[in-house]
Amino acid sequence: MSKYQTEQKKLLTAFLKSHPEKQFSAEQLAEIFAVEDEEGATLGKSTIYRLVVQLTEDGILRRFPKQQGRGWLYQYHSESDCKGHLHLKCTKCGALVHLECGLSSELLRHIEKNHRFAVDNSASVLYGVCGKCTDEKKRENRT
Amino acid sequence: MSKYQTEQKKLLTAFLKSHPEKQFSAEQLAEIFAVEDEEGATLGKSTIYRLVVQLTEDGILRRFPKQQGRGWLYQYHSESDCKGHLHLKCTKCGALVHLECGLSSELLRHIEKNHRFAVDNSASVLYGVCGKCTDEKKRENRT
DNA sequence: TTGCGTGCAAAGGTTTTGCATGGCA
DNA sequence: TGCCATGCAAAACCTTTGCACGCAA
Repeated sequence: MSKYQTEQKKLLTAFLKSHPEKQFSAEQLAEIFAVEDEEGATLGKSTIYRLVVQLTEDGILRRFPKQQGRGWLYQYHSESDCKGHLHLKCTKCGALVHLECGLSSELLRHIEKNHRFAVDNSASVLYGVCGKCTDEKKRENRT
Repeated sequence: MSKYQTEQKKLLTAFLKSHPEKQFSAEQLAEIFAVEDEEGATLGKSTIYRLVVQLTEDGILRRFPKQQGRGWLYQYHSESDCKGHLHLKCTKCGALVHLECGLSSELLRHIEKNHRFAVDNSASVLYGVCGKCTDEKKRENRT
């Protein structure tokens, strides 16, 4: 759990917050922060690794297993706004869709009551392909 | 893709098939098969690593990211019977629940049509705690 | 008979850790 | 001022790979 609000944590959080639609591996982040920013600041590799874990625990980041290969991808995603609905993640472009929809909440309640299973929706994602990527695929096929 | 049906593949598949409710890391499997079975057979570590990938691609195993730490857990799970429904996985005991239920299929169709998102249910799992484990938790608290 | 599969050992790359230093509260 | 956090380098860890041999088809 985080106790101090350090400059490094602010930098990393700000960066991820400014790319809410993108996901990064710890390695990628380490590369990005290995080079100086405008203020000449860098972040050490081990700091990155320690921060992503901490920020995930704090509910500021969300991590997804890489579809192939080892390790995780991290994405900015404030936990607080996401109670009670499911998420869809596009495996093509990484977009995260908040499924705020009556049927989705209804299903969660139904599963809880009728199937006696308490879904943890902060740990659950439905993977698939979003409409935009499907359209692009179709367009490609046409050429 | 698999071409030959080797003795090693049969052994590993049979083992996992006989424990359909359990999940194993490649490392655990390597340990298990490092010691001789009744017939005196063992499996090499690299063979295990190669086989779990192959069997997953063949739809015989399903892999889940470890909730903590690196790597994957593998579980026997024939893909063919699981079209059209979602799965629930208990993070306590590892049980995999097939959600064969009208509401679940309805939601999948609804997401496809109204949210323009094609869910790949062979890649998607809802995590949570099953009724059995919830009961056990309650029982523990009582003591 | 052909060439894929296996097993060993070694390499590989990512993530973690120890420790001294620096910085937040 | 007292801890916690950082950063470097080294260690640890798990997984992959090269290569020679064995085996399925």
